[in-house]
Amino acid sequence: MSIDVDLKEFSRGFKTKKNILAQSLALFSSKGFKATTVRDIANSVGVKQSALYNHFKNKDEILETLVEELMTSAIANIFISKDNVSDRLQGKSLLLSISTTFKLISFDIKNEALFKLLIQEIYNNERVREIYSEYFYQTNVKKLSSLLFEMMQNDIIKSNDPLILANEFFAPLFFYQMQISLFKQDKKSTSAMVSLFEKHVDFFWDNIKS
Amino acid sequence: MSIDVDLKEFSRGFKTKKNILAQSLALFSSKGFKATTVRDIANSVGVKQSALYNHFKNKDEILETLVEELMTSAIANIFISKDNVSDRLQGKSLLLSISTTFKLISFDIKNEALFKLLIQEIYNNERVREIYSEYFYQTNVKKLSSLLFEMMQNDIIKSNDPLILANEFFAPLFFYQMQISLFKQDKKSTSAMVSLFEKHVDFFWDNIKS
DNA sequence: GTCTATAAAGTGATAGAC
DNA sequence: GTCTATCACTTTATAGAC
Repeated sequence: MSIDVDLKEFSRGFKTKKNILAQSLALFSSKGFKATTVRDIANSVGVKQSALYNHFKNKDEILETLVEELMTSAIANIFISKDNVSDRLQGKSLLLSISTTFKLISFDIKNEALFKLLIQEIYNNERVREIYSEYFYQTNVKKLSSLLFEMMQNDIIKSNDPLILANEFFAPLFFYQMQISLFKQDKKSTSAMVSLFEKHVDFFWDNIKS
Repeated sequence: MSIDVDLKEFSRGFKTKKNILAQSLALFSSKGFKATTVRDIANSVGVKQSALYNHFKNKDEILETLVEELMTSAIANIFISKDNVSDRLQGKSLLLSISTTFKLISFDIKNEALFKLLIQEIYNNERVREIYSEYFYQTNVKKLSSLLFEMMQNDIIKSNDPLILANEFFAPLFFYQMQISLFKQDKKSTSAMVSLFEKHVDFFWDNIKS
């Protein structure tokens, strides 16, 4: 009997912690971290603000926890598709698969919120900048340039500086994703913007193919 | 005599107002609007916080004034070069001139601060989003696509959807500019990033030229 | 226009009962 | 773990003397 109650309490507490993180992410990504009060979070969760301090040391620790999630989110893992199909893809198909993974980020609520949090806090929060730079920009550009280099070796694409090509492929994907999140915020149609993901691959591929 | 004093007072007051805007921009762009207190601003200006209220109704009005400056800044006017040389430029030279204007934004302190303010407030401030969307993104992409369309008519470049080309030209410029501002923040070398502005034009031109 | 003083509200965080 | 109550501090903004 007492075990049963303990499990219930444990389960409830666990749920609250997860809920705090979910509501905080929603609030931070739409209002910004500084503009969100611990009372805002508590109200969204449905508890009193003091209850938050049973799960996190302070407001900053909530942000820190969310920021670390950036690393494991789709934003930082555009090369890891669910079924690892991309390993077998070649040339243009591979680029298209990357572009699509990127595009889908905007249509997953959590990933989109993490992206908006990233943009809003990138100038204020050193850790956000670190994760963006290391795990998002550099890792992906390096991975991309080695893939492009391979394609050059196999004469699939023309010889060129792979790092420049990687940047040229990456930059529009990032920009279009930001555009989509902005369009969504103002409830504008995103279809034209979404189609640019595929058109970018077409345009890019035409320029690099042998 | 009394006129002399009045002019002095007027001049001093005018300088204070300009100074408030300058210091606010510096603080907002580095700490964010919400994280900057009116005391922070007053301390930077060298007056007491209550003095600010002789020049602006409240803290929001300071931000609003700065936000309106976005419209007249280089960020929203990349097609208007000082000597209007760009009107006479054709083809690749024209694109290179736009790319260079873009690049120079990052190296002007005020324009860079306005750019950082834009990024940080774009999700929170509707007016910022409006100015970005209308005066920065749309205006420039439309202008670009009509220039590209002209080049197609004159058989300087291959036939293609000019709006897609405009987006493909614009997106990396924006992304590289953001990268440079981030690199600068962490005092990293920006030379590799800066060179991408020219390399982008090369890569882009190779893909569209007849 | 700037200053000192102060009001009025908001904010993060803690103590202790249940 | 959550609640009520409360503290200590910060923040925006105003009033009135100079």
